[in-house]
Amino acid sequence: MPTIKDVARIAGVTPTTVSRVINNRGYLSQNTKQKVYQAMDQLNYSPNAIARSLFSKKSGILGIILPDLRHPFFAELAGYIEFYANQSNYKLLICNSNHNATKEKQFVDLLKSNQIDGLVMASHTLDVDEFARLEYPIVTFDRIIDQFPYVCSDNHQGGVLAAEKLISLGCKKVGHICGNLQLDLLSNQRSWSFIKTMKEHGIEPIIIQTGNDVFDYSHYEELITPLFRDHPDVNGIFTTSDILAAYVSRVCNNLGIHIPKDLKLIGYDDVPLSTWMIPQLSTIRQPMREMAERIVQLLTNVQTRQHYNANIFDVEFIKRATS
Amino acid sequence: MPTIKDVARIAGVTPTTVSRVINNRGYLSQNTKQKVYQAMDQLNYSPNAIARSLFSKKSGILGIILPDLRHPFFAELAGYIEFYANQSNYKLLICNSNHNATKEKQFVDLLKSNQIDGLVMASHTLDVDEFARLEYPIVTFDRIIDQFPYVCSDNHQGGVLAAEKLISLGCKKVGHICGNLQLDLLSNQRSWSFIKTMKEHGIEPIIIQTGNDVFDYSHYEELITPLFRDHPDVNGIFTTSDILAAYVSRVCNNLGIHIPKDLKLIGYDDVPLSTWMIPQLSTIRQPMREMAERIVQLLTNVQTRQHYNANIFDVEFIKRATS
DNA sequence: TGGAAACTGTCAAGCGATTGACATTTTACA
DNA sequence: TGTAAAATGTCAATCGCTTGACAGTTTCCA
Repeated sequence: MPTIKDVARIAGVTPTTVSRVINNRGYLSQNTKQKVYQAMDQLNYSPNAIARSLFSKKSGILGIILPDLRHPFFAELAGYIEFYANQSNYKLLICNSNHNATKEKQFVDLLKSNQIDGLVMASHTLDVDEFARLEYPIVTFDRIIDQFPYVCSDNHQGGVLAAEKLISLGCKKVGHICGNLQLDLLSNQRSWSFIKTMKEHGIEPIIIQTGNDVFDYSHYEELITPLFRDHPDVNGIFTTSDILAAYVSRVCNNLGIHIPKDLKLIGYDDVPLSTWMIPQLSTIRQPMREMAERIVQLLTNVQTRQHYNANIFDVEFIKRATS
Repeated sequence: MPTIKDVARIAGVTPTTVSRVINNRGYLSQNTKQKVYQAMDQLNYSPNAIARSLFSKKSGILGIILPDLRHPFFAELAGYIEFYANQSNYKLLICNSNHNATKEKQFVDLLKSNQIDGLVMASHTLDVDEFARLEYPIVTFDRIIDQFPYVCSDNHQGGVLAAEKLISLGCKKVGHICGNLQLDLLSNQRSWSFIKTMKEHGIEPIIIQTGNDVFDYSHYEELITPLFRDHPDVNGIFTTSDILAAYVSRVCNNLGIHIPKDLKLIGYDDVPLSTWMIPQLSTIRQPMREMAERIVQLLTNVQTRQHYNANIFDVEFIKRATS
């Protein structure tokens, strides 16, 4: 790989001048610029970002630790974050923790070593104090850790919205399918608010938790089927993700339960899947694009970071065919 | 951030010694090691990977340029690549080109600047010669560029398999929905082989192309619906992706066409979506995990790179409910 | 007891770029 | 013609870490 010295030699100037051209500082004649550009072109030179980073102490890289890139929600989130990061000249390093605390810890160290300029923490198995000693900006997603700014959808509103919809649709016996309510995740507020609202209307929801392996879909079907065996009169279900809803839809199909005639179904997220399903899924939409934009702002812009600690985004009920 | 000097000072040794401890070279007494580890711990030190990269000329980063992380196929692929890269101590930098040649070019430059140790090229809008001058290992996905090793599924076999299945199911009038057949992509071989096999059986498939904006799903429905208007007797369809198949399934649902009774449907990829659909999709499975593993090997292992230029993976017909 | 082998540690150059301080030459214009 | 501004260049330090060369101290055994 050619270095700045090679360029300088070819262009007949000093490395300092080449650096000046690259960074456009100081006085430079058209002629000099021309020569330098030409030499860079001739050598197919591009400045070594590593060396620049060493000096500038900025890597221009943001990191994200998430549970699983293959989950549509996180793929979508990561996709948008990459988009906005890119707009601000940042690159995105993606780390799949697979919900594994050890890997998560390793990634935190790895990203620290790599001098990333900011971290999005969207996987939450680590103890809180692991983060206390990190030096770079951190934004957490769907969880509050220490004083770090966090981003989430208005989970409370989402739970209430889902409950009210099901009630207004006349559901008397409702089920709720969610992840692990023991975890200290903001997204669990969806469930709490849903349950609370239901209770206020005199309905005691039947709750099914997927447990810790939220991302292992293989057991979803066996988990959901008994709900309908034990409670054949269930006529409304709210799930905390669209994928869970897809499985409900499938189980109902197996059992001959017609949606929306026999059962109203509401998901959460509004990932593309919700429109690919048949019938198309009614869901609570998280404004992913806006959330991703804010996440990048929080990491790259000190003012934003200082002004917004709690970044709670309104959700919206999207009516499709399952309700 | 503490540096190696700080650690040396606290431990009462020289930076060289600390470096030796970190890299475990030369003779070191237990006592010295102990002191150094303790100092590192006390300072919460982790070596600056940027500085190490500058010296070693290795960044430990692989890059991938893909059209859209939000597409399940690429999310899955990237997820697996990240997994295997990680196993070999590499990180993964993800770049979404959004099918935009300018962005693609920018990413190529950007990744070059960042001294990545290898590139997976899975987005193909650039002219071939743009790649000629890149210094790091490159693997292309689903396209042949110059002499670079490439990875793909056996698209020919996939097309034949799909055709034979439909024929054996008794389909007489078949449709085929694909991307843009003008592009020089290996994945288009699926279509060519499908069409050829069909013709050999005296069937002239009706072909619908999504055009260049393959990733803009919004027009899929209007694209597919006319097929059934113009050819009500179509009773078999092969699509080049599972997502396309999901749209076919939806359109059929709209039009009251029953799958698999009235129409047999076969997709391609076998992404999780295919099991979330109702009815579950029969599809041609690409061995994504194995392909990702090979991709990482090709980039990180010279021997592999020298031995395997064409990396074509067998596909498999997965029978589910749509056939 | 002498000297090689086994340890332990220091020094300084270098990776590729940036930048402040300073010097010299050219250009422009009053 | 004189002088300030513009243009170009030199030099050396710096970012944090690695490593070959070298030096000093122990250990051990013939």
